[in-house]
Formats: sequence, C-alpha cells, structure tokens
Amino acid sequence: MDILAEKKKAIFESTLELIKENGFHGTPMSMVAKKACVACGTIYHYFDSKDTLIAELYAYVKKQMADAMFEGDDEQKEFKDRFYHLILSHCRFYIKHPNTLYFIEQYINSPYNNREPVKDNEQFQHRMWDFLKQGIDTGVLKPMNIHLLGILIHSHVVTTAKLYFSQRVKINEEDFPNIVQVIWDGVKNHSD
Amino acid sequence: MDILAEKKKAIFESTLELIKENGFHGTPMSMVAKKACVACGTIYHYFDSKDTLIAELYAYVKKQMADAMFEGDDEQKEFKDRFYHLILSHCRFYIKHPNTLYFIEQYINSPYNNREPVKDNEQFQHRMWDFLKQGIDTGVLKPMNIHLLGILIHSHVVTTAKLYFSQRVKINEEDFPNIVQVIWDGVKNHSD
DNA sequence: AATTACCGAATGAACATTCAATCGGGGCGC
DNA sequence: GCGCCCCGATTGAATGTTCATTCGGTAATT
Repeated sequence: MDILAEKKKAIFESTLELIKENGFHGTPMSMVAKKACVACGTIYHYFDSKDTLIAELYAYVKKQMADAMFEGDDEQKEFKDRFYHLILSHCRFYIKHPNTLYFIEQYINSPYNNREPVKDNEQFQHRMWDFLKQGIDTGVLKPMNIHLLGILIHSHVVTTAKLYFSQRVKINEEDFPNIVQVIWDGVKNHSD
Repeated sequence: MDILAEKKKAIFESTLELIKENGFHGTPMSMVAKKACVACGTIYHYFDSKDTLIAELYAYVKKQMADAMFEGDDEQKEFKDRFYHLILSHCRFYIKHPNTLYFIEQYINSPYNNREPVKDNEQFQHRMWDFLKQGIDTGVLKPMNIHLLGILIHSHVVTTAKLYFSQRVKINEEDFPNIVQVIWDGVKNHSD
C-alpha cells in the first residue's frame, strides 16, 4: 500500500509538471512514464486511460487545495479579517503550487472539463458558500447569488496568482493586500 | 482576393467552432477541412502549419474584439458611465461570440500562448490603458498599476461571460449591471 | 501560357494502449 | 530455516490508429 501509493503519486506529480510545461497534447504517456521512473505499462496498471489519469489528477489536486484552504481560519474573528485571510491563503496556495494552478486552468478551459464530471469533493465549495452566506446575512456583503459571488472571488484569486508568475506585470506578495482590497471593496455592502 | 478571403475566413470560422467543441487536440485538420468545405491541402495553401493556423486565428479574433470594443464610447460622458458602457459592451461581445470566448480562454491557458508571440494589434489594450489612466489621474479610480487594473477588469468580464453560458449558475443580461457594479466598486477610489 | 488556387490520396511519424514475459515477496509444507 | 509456488506488480517492445503534412496533379484565372 505504501509503495503502491508512492508510485501512483509519482505518476500524478510527473503528469502535473509535464502538463504545465507542455499541455495535455504535448505530454505523451511515454514521457510521463520516463519522468515518473516507471514503465508505460505500469501507468495502465493504475489508470484505465490517459483521460482517466487526467480526471483523477484533477480530483487529486482539488483535494489538496481544499485541505490547504481553510487552514488557520478563525471563526471568532471579524468577517473582514477572515475574508482577507482566506483570500490571501488561497493566493499563496497557488503561488506555492504553480503546477496545480496552471493544470487546473488548462483543465477547466478544456473539453475534458465536461467529459466525465469528477465527483468533486466539494468540501471547499461548501465551506466557502457557508462563509459567504454568513457575510450576506449579517449585511456585510452585497446581497447576491452565493455561487456567483464565490466564482467572482475565485477568478480574482486565480488572476492574481497568474499575474504573480507573468513577466509583463511584476507584482509580489506585498502587493497582495492591495489586490485583495479590490475584490473586498467590490463585494462588500457599501450601504452601511 | 474576394474568394480567397472567403475561403480563408471559412477555415478560420470552422477552426474556431471545432476548437470550442473539441479543443486543440480534438480537432484534426481533416475535420477543419471538411467543415470548411475545402480540401486538406487547401488549408496548407493558406497556412504553414496547424500551429500557424491557430496563432493567426488568435490574432484574427483578437482584432474582431478590438473593433467591436470601443463602439459607442462617448468621451464626453462621465467616467463612471463610460466605464459601465465599456464593460457591458465587452461582456456582450463575448455573449454574442461564445466560440471566440472559449477559444481565447483555451489559447491563453495553453502552451501555444508562449510559443510564438503573435504581434498583437494592441489597439484595444492601449485605448483601455489610456482610459484607465485618465480615471486614476482624475482620482476616480484607485491609484494602481494600470496593467494590473486592466487584467483584473478583463478577468471579471470573462468570468461573467462564462457564467452566462454555464449551467450551474444561471444569470442573464439583466444581472450584468449588478455584476459590473462589483468590479466598479472594487476599482473606484473610495476616498472621495 | 503561366501563374495561382485547389484537390485528396498517400506518407510517415507520433502516440495510446496491449500483452507476453519477468520480477519479487509472502505464505506454506517440510 | 529452507525451498517452492503463487500472484500481483512491473516491464518495455510491438501494435494499430490517428493525424499533420506532402505532392503530383487538375481546374481556374491572368
């Protein structure tokens, strides 16, 4: 179970990195095999097909993200502080895991996305929705569709992380709070 | 020159639609040829390779977008009105051209993006930057890096357009102004 | 006539997937 | 403890398919 898991993990990590570099097309199974130091056939011992591998990889990184996400969230604190903390953690996760960032973005914008809906562990989504709902109910956030709100915020985070790695616009971690302020001012209820 | 342009255009449009449906990998040249009602060889009369076709297609749709973008912008109006008008036009362009929306998103998040930097007609970018700069200089917008501002706004627009076509969150054109308000509140300078 | 547009079968390379063959470790009889 | 067997894990060369691209030729346009 240990060695088994190790090999599967090696395949995941290799695929992740190669896809970031070369995209789905640009990464033949043979390349994944070489990078993961296994034989081609071994991959097929663990996964039915390349599509399956990619779909499972998506679930794998999604779970990692969910696990990392709410760490350090303190329900006792004020809403705004929690908001900043959550968004910044999320940004930092992507900064720390660029392979994941680019893989997810590619995946979401590819036809893989709608092929077989991976049964998402939607832990992350639900905790986020609860948090946002609380913000709306207490009048701190604009009254809006929660899903919409969540997606707008997430897209803001992703854009920020991508920018961090881009050549054209140079930002660093010290700029993050200012960028988070943009989305905060956007979603907060200005009537108070 | 006329018929020539027609055939080239047919190839562009077919590629655009097929890539939206099936992605880069999922669209063989033979399929493009069939859909465009030309022979395989004809495509190679107009384009050096599949990569070239895709790169030129990107420039082609980018130009269409730029052309459609600033239509109806009135420099006499108040900044906020112009902002809403521009953002809404941009949203509506994507709504009207979903193929373009999904193609661009796939392209940007693929390794094609960094392969050969298409010499962008950056007309759109520059007009946008000028507009944003004016907003900052007059104190209406938060003082921020203009490129950063532009990208954050654009990502908001793209997210909105994608949401429009998504199953999960149902929004329609009447919701747009509220969504634009989020980004407006986000970027406006609240100190006045 | 000459140049250009167009055709589509043929080519060959790249790649996902298969499978027959080997490895290795743990259970079992002695 | 020792040898043997079994079975899942692993291997990587071989297979068959799917394309991108080519090219010899035909039609249209000048």
